[in-house]
Amino acid sequence: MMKAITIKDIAKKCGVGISTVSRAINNHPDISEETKNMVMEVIKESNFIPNKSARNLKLVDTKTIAVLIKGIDNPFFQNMIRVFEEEIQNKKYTFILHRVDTNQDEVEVALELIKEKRLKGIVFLGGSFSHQQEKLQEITVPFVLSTIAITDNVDKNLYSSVSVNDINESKKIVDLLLEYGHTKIAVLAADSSDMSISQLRIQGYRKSLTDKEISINENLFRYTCDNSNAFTMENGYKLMKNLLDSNEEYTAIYALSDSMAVGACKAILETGKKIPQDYSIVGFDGIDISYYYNPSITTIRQPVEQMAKETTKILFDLIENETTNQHRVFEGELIVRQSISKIR
Amino acid sequence: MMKAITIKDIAKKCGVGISTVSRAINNHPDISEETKNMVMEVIKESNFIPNKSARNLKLVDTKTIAVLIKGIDNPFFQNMIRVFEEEIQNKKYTFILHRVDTNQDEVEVALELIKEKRLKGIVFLGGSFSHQQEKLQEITVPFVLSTIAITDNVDKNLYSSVSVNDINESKKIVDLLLEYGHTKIAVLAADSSDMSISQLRIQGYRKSLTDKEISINENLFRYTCDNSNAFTMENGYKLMKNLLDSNEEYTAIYALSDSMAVGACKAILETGKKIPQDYSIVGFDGIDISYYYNPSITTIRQPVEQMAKETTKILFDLIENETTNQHRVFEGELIVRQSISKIR
DNA sequence: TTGTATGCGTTATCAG
DNA sequence: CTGATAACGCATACAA
Repeated sequence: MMKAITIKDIAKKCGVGISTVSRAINNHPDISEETKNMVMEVIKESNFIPNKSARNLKLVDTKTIAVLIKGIDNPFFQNMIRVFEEEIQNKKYTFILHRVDTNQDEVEVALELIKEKRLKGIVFLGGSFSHQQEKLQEITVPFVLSTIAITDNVDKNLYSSVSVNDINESKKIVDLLLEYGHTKIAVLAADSSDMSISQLRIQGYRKSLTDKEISINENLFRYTCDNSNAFTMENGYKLMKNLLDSNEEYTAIYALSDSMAVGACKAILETGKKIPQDYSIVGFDGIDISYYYNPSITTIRQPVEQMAKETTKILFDLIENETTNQHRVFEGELIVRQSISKIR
Repeated sequence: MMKAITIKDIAKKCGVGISTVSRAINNHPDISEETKNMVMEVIKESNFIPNKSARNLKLVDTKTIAVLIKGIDNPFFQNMIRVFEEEIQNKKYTFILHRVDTNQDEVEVALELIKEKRLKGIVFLGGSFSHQQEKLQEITVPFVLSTIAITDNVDKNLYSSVSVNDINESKKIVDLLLEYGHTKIAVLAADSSDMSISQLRIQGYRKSLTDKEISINENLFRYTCDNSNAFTMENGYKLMKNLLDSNEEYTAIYALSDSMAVGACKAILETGKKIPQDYSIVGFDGIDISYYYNPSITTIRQPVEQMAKETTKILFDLIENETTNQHRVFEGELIVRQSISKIR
């Protein structure tokens, strides 16, 4: 492979100094239009592309922000990503979307990225967040946890966050099922031991029933074994199959995500049963498919666009105005749709 | 912000040379277990993280491969991404997923990334691909176009590709509708002028009807204005609404993607009409939701997992064995499901 | 306005 | 086995 072309080569070709080329590229003020155009012309001809590693190494002040996303295939994040990109580009910052693997430590990844890209700020998106406070303190730039369940007892002054109150919202939708007369409500959940959003939503479920003094049947819980794809349609389908094969009695199903709800619907419909006549079913998140599915699915909609906007707002406040860390909790919206009916 | 810790600081702390530290990090053979452990210990204590920019700048031989994906929110790519990651990590290469914006030039991005990360190979995923041959030749590392419509007349020896024959597969599914007795088939498409997959699938449609000497009603085509989200549920919904509001006659709808088909179903169901009794509908791609939707949607399934595997296989052949460029065309699988019925 | 020289944090080459 | 030292490609303070 032929050696790559550098800024030096361009300088030689132009018969100018190396710094003049650099100035042309970064349209620095201290350069005449004339030489600048000349240099740029040569650059174009030569198909020269500056090496970003070299640049990042040298630079102190790069205006770039990274969004670290755990579970990039989760449709819940799709609309958020779009907003992040818009907002960050509006602020003339460079936007980096970085996928982090399920079994990867997001803080570790963040630390690397900060050094490599000289990040100005970070958004952590998705996943549960159980890290040593000590580790968190190593992050030297502002960061916001967006739609993340923080289960550890870390000092709230060390990070910012944007989320819904999963317990309360969960309670809302279970309350609705109770209003509709359902008392035997099965739950399709993620890993039982998982310190995650799944746990919080289950807590909401328990609270709802307990408040109404309805006894909880632990046999109505279906937990996921392989936790990596817990919130998928496929998993919802499997868990529902399992439930259908049991002899438990229930009139409603609470899937802890809309995707799971869709899978569950499929499993039910396959048996010839009807929704909501035979079973009522609800989801959580309010992703697009909950509206488009047939029947449309009753759910708690998280205001993802607003949440994404608020996330960036807090982040830029932190970066530009050096404000203190903030924690913003959004209200979910209970959307009643076709997938539920009252018990007669 | 306190100055970041470097390899130099570690060396000082350990009382060893700077290169010894480097050797410890990259577990180079030329270092004693003893000193290595000592150094690593200090590194851990100090929370030192090597700067990747510096490393990439220096390195000549980085075993890393990037997947450049256009339209990361397209569910069609979800399963492919998983396979790419697995296959690339199996080969002990580093996997980079890089999202490229709709209005970004993927080749430009690739060129930058090659320099920055010293890439060994590239996978281009999604989008249409209309680039100057000259530009393509600037890419100095092997690359494979995966599920991309190549519309330009570039020399096939310059790139590798993995895809289905969109024209033929499209014809297959339209043929099926014809077999079922449908002749008035509406089409929900992307941009009319777009040199993309949408065009190819439309060609298949035309061919199918023309072969059977059925006249084509141009009024049954619905094209997308905003091309950025052409293949989404939302767009399918809009286009179908528009179609329903027209006075055209049709008994079947061909949505050029499964997501669009879902949106179209919703629009139809909202009017109180039934699928497939009132309208038959088919999609394309074979993504998960086509199975889970109610009714399940007849579609052409692209063997995405195999295609992703073949993509990496070709890429590694190119990298490791320096084989010549290959072009692999997969067969789609026609899956007949609930969304269609025969005209009586 | 322009060019020269230095250093960003690493790895690799070469002596020791 | 270990330690200086020279690159890697670029941006910038400083000199011209």
